[in-house]
Amino acid sequence: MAKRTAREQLVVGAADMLGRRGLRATSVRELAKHSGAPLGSTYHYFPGGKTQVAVEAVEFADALTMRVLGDAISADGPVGGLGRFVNMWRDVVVNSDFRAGCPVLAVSVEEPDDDDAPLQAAARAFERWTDLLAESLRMHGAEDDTAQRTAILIVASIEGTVAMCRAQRSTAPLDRTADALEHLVRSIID
Amino acid sequence: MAKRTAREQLVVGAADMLGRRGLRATSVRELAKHSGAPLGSTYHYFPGGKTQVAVEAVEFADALTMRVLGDAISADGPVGGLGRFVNMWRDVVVNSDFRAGCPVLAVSVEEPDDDDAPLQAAARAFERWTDLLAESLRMHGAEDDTAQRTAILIVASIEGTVAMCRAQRSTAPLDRTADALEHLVRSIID
DNA sequence: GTCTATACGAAGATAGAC
DNA sequence: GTCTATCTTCGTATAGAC
Repeated sequence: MAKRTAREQLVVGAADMLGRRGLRATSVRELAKHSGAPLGSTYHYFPGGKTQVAVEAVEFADALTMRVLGDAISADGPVGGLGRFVNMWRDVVVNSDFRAGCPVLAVSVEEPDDDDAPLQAAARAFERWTDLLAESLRMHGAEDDTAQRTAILIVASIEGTVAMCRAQRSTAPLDRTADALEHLVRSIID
Repeated sequence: MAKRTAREQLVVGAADMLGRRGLRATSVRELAKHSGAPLGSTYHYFPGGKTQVAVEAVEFADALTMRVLGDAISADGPVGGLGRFVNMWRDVVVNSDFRAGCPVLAVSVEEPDDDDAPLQAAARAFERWTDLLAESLRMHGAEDDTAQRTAILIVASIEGTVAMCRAQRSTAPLDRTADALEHLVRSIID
């Protein structure tokens, strides 16, 4: 991995903090400290302030998910790929002592104040993920309507399940959802 | 409906604001204003401060959901009942211009500061909802393991889908999830 | 370009007047 | 019991020294 610039470090740190705390609870002060940068540097790199940081953090999480999920599905198909993807989330949740979460979901459950750019970035992420999944399901023989509604169900249920695991401090919900999705996907592809 | 006391009004208002903004973004000041009560009254009724209000708001949402979902399932069975429950959520989301959400999910995606009582209340709510659904599925012929994992999938996917609808300002995700869940539930019961 | 110091408002919470 | 005024801390953001 190439040397990470201070600017990139801020975006990565913001994505982590958004997933843990949510948008409103993530302060620029703490983000700067967390990333080892002075407060002023943040506004130097991101003239748009907190909103700009949030948008780029969501886009970073989007790109990362597209890559990880896309690679897993390409390598192992929808069933195995989804299993690998859920396993990654289980590790994230456990390794953070049930505190880490998805920054895209975090942004989606908060009313925007004045600027809804972060929310729009979240909407684009959800659309890209569902399109990726639906395409894969179609390529493995699922009918178009079935592929679309199943793709939405997969994205929504993984997001919801991660939140349930955090509240219950247990990976049991994620284990069950993984089983349920495996059965479901097997039933709609060749 | 009986006359609602100022205290009850504060709890109901808190549940609404939590679903829209999240826990950290909901200020006691605005809650008091929103409920027509002075700031001091809030601390009179809730000596535990914001945390106590949040716990009671989550418990209120829990009880309301248990009643609405329980009644729907009792009357129409798992398939029809779930359809009615999802329709209720669609109305809530549309009538709030895609701003209202679930207070239980909102609490679950935020790292607790010092007191995790609201998060624990959210965990109890999720457990009660999944138990309610699993029991209904079993009573309609689903095998135990299948009922449990499907119940989790239902709760998680509805929570996640409501968030997706808010981000995308569209009810399409909820429509698709409703279809997917209907197909799925039909396939596992008699 | 980097960072310190600070302005200004709003947060949670409380004291104490009525 | 109800509410106003206020304390302290923390938020976003910026000015300006180096």
